[in-house]
Amino acid sequence: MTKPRINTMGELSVAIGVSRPTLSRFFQDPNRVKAATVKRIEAGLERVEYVPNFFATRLNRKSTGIIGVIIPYLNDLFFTKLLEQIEKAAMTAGYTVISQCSHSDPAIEARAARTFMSMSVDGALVAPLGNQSDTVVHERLRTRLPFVLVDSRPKTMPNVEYVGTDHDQSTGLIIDYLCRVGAPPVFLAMPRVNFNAVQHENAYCARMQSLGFEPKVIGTESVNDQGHYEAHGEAVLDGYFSRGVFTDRSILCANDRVGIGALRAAARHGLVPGRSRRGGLRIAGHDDYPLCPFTTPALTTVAQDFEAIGNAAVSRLVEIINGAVTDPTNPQVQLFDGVLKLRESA
Amino acid sequence: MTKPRINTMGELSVAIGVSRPTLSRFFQDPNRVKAATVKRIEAGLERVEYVPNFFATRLNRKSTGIIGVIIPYLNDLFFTKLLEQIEKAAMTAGYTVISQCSHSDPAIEARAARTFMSMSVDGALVAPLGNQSDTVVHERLRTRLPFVLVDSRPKTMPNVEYVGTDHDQSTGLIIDYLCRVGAPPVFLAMPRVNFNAVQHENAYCARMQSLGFEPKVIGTESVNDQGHYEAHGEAVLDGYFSRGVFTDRSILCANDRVGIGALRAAARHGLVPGRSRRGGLRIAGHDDYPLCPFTTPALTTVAQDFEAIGNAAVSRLVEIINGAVTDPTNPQVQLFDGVLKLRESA
DNA sequence: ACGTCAGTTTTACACGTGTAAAAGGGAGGA
DNA sequence: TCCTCCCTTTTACACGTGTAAAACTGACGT
Repeated sequence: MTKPRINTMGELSVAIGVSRPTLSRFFQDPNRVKAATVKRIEAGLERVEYVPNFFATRLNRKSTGIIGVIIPYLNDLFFTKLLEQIEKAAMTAGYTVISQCSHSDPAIEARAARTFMSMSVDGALVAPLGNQSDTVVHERLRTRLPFVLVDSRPKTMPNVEYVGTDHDQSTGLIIDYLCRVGAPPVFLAMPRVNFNAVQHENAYCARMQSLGFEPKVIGTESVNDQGHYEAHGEAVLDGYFSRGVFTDRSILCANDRVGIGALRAAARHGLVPGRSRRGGLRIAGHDDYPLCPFTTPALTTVAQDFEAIGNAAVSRLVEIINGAVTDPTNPQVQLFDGVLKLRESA
Repeated sequence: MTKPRINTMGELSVAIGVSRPTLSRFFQDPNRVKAATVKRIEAGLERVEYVPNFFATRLNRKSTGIIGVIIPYLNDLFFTKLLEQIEKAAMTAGYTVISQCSHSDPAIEARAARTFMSMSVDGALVAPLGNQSDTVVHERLRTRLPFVLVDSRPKTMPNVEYVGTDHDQSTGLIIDYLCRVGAPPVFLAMPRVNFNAVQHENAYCARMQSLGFEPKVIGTESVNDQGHYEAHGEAVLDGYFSRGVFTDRSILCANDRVGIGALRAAARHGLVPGRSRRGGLRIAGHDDYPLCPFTTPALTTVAQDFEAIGNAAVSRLVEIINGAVTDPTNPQVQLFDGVLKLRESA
């Protein structure tokens, strides 16, 4: 019933009467072997069970065919969607993806980087942890192998290839909309755990000033557990609403998860944000978190183009792997536009 | 500035004057080397940059120290939380986790399984895709290496070790509550993509009958894109609510993501589910999806014990890796109780 | 001075495959 | 029949480390 198990290519070669190097070539690319031989090998593989040893194949190749990916959190659909897209793009490009999660811990992030170096991955795609990331680790990664940063870029490493969203554009888009339809927005920030947080904040302030409005940022003071954005948004706004503050303002949230918390705070205080209510409370987010269409009211936001970012990151990395020259003093930066998603909350 | 890079243990051994086998032992466990020598090695490592080659170390070890984990979806916080817990537990136990996602595709799931076999992982933890999973692949995995199923267990493989939630208990818990406080619930199912879906449904029917009520299951008919549970829940209930049906009933959703869609459908029809409204609409879910506290109204649900499940799965797998005997005719099954989370929606 | 012993080095081989160069084999054309 | 050419096989070596057994080293106690 169960096929006989064969462990090495050598045994396999005697079992089906083809030389071992021919098998080696077959498993790397069947086109490098005569069609008739391919048939014979495939027929042989029907009769026995054999999988080439992953480590042995990688040990002595010039290219491992592996792309390493590091994401900061696993409990955030933003990053899992990004990872999903990256995995699909990499698979299409013929690469195997090994993904690691930093779990909010710089030590784990550093360990993952070391693992990638020790695996001689062909390249690495990293969504950094944020302020606490060990810059030295990233720097070592950059100098040793093809390396592209995704989603957020530390100011401390301006010499790295980068793919992400144009936050000036995307934040500007939603601010313009909010200002056009009603009062200029307050910015509900998130704890400054990563560079996007600061970048968002800065983009908001710049745009407000260029429009001639006074920027107003709230929510930076709260020291929250990492990653609990919803709780943060709710707690901050609950505080203001309790004092009757901002109950009739536009509130732009740093991201949708903060926005979901904001919606919750509004509901708790009997407030219903929405663009239909003139002069009333309006709440908007950023990212187009997958759950936005299902909140009550549905959250108006700016969509990041996960798909484009994932694809661009992979294809740029593959370019570099294939020998594209990168200039550390002038790295390629690809920024994608956000798209306004008008729903109910603003 | 940058330390000289050393690629092999051999070079390292001449660089710091310690024999290569001693270095080998050092990198596996410093305790196997004299303290004075450890100091000398560590001092040497300060001066040069060296990481042992991942593949070479794994190639010839009796144990690779790797646990392979397969989860079905990445865009579902349920599975990412589970994976997070598994990774932490495995790390504590001294194992490296390689995780792969099936992306709703049995072919990818099978490929991941093959990868694990070719990596000679010490053991595998699998949350199966569901009905479409290739049972043959799982069976081959089971016979070749320590193997524990998590979250959902195909009826077609009753001979596998399993860790999950006791759905009879958890579903019973919420049904009892709903019946105690109001009318017996209708069950809003999800498309039957995995075994838990069916299991939930069966648990619901059994409990209802034992309580003397007529079970009523809706939502199985809809053929939805996989993984879009919220949209499914919303679409199904929107259909009923449009016809004025079930607007005053208790609705038990197969999981919280379906429940979030259900809440959305209610809001769209101006309905506010909640336990405070006597005889009115009530909506409950299952799992304790992280966003439940932040929906409007907050979703009442039954919490699965992610942490316990993740820990138990890892520690059981490690037991088997360390030689615990498993009896295929009587595999160990660990079921954890759900905990009622009373919030606002029911 | 001798034996003992623990820690270390040496030696030798193994892991399973990649790869390059040389040698072999069969089909086709002259 | 012979030559040519394309595949394939053979041969030989390489990848970087694990591991077991034997030989070695130095400190210690008698």
